[in-house]
Amino acid sequence: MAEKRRRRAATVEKVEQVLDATERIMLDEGYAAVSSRSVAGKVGINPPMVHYYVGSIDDLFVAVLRRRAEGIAAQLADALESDEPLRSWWQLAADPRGSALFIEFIAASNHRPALGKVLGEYAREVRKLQMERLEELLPLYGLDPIEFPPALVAAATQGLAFGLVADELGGHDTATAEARAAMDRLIDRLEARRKASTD
Amino acid sequence: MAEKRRRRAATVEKVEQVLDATERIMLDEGYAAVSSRSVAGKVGINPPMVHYYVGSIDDLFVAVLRRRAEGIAAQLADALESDEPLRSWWQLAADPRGSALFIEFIAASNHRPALGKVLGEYAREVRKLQMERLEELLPLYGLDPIEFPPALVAAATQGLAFGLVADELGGHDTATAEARAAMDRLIDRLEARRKASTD
DNA sequence: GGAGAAGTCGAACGGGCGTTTCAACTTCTG
DNA sequence: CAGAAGTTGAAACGCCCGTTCGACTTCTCC
Repeated sequence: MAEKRRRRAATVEKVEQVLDATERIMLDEGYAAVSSRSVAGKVGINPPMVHYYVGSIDDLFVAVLRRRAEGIAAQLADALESDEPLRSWWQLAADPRGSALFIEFIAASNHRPALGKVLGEYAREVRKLQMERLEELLPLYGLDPIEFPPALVAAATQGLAFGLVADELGGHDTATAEARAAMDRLIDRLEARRKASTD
Repeated sequence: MAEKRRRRAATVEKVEQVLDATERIMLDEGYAAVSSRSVAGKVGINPPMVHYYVGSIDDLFVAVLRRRAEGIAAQLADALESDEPLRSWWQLAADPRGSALFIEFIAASNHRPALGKVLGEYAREVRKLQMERLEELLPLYGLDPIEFPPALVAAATQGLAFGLVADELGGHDTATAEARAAMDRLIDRLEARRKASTD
């Protein structure tokens, strides 16, 4: 086995630029617009350099996903340990900036098995994190864990957030503002109940 | 203006075959695998014929969407008028066969504006249908329309269903069976409550 | 049965794609 | 300061794409 040759600092920086450009393209034009040429054009390099930096296009998507997923998982863990876990979690989930990229990843993973595998690992990790914490949390909110088990609450919350963001990004007018307002009020009530019960 | 000459019966049938093949490809390989050549290959015709039959590829996606959307909207209307509206609706929403295609459409619409427009019209129509019916229905289930307004219930139910189907199709193991079971039990309770209240 | 529309075919257009190759160049290291 | 390792540029590979075109066959209707 040949020992690894270390990259120069400038190269490491360029890799970050390539990942940034890829995210940007995914958000602006959809994941299908990502190609070695489009990414290279945005960064100001030649197409083959993209492959030199990150490998195949599959590897590129995986690298972007991993970088983002780590950040979001950390944010989620923080949110679930905050003063108002439900509210913090919801704010994170319902934020278009975070969710928009993942909608693209979900779509892209349908015909990029390598990406799907990584996305699956991440989805399982996030769901596990949510469920474990909800196990302790739900009783504090006055929710019966038999009637509303963590698996259901987690899936419904995330599904609702994704649905709202997807409709809003698509410009579909499906009363998302109304739903968001009602969800905010529901969270108000639940957080108040929790506060009362822990006093 | 020359009056339109009507298409031959065989052609009408071929158009249906083209739409069928497109659906099949979307489900099996993802929407990105749809091309005049792939569709033509599946049907056993030449690529230009696809354009002769349905026009551009955008038109092809729109035609497939419209055909399916009409069917699903009708099924939804039926479900919401059935004996157990909530259960029927949930069964329809949570059925992978129906939802899988729409996940592809949502993804494809991100970079096909023409498709996005039609999808938006359809999403609005479906949401409106759900909300109008829920307005009458929710009180019967013992749900306060102030606490749980139709917009929230509709978005959450649909979001949950899409999330579950997406995870299952992707093969991600995110406790979807647990969530489905809990949802079924919740619907059992709600339908029982409704039955009791209407007696 | 013949005019003309509907349908079919094969070839071709310009273009974008992922990726490889290879030679030239820079930068670091001993 | 030489040579190794890292980096860059240009060109090219084969492939698939949407779509158009013109010539052909088949059908329909008067």
